[in-house]
Amino acid sequence: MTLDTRSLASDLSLAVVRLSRHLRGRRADSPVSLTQLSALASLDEHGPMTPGGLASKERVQPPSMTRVIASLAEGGMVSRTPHPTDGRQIIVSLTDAGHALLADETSAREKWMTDQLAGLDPEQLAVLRRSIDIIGGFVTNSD
Amino acid sequence: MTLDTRSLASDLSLAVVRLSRHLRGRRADSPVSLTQLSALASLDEHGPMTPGGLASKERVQPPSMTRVIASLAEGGMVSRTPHPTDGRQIIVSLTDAGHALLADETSAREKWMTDQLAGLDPEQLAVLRRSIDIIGGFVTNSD
DNA sequence: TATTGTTATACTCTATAACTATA
DNA sequence: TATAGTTATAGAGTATAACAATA
Repeated sequence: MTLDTRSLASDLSLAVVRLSRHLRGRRADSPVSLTQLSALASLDEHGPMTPGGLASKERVQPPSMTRVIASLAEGGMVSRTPHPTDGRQIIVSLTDAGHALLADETSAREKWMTDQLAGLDPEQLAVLRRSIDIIGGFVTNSD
Repeated sequence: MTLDTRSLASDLSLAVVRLSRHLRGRRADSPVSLTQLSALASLDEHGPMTPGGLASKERVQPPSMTRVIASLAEGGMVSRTPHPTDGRQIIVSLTDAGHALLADETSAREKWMTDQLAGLDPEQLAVLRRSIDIIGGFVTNSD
């Protein structure tokens, strides 16, 4: 581990916490929070799954995910159905409304973010794209 | 604005919120939270400043920064001194303990993060380094 | 007994609104 | 009046501990 890598770890942490603060704060007019949107995106990407599975994908504890699912279900974005063979488990699925919302958010809602990105050149965009893939690797490494 | 850029904005948002969740959760054994650490890092980078200035740098509202500063002052990490000419303002500075803590955190605390980075090749590290600079540009653009 | 999900509870982070002191 | 900071209060997000139902 070089000095450069340690500095990178620290700088990346700070950049991420500051950017996430922005992103959360700028969603006051959205029907779903960033936490909810992230859960919807996981369901869209991986398909229906149990609350425990979703908690694992999103890297939160099960009680936290229970809350997120409850709020999404109340808004009609997800449905909860019994597991076919295991009575302890339930299956969480995106509803049509959930799919529609996700499409809306993905295509039109990230205004501040897209405004920022609009100021970048193609090479900078490529760097960000690659960094997302790398960061995504962190989160799934410990699966 | 191309489709690719919109997708990038969405993906970057989700990657950031998930990574920040990890980073916050993994600091339970640290003497300072990520929010506190970020404020200390700003003071270290930019030098002593007023609570309002720090709130602006960290992109939070003044009352939020009041709280962060109060907790850091209680822990002896920062000091508050009167502004020399304007009685309404105060100057927040890093103490020796604050500097020492920041050095500690930077050099040794980001274990999970550095572990993740250790698995990357130099080219991937360079991509992350550049992405931090780009993201840092977002946050200061609106100064 | 072990596992899955939920409920109860508490803490951190952040915000808006109202207040105080100074310019 | 306007500005800087704080206090009061509230809401979102997350966690741990305890519980209920099922395997």
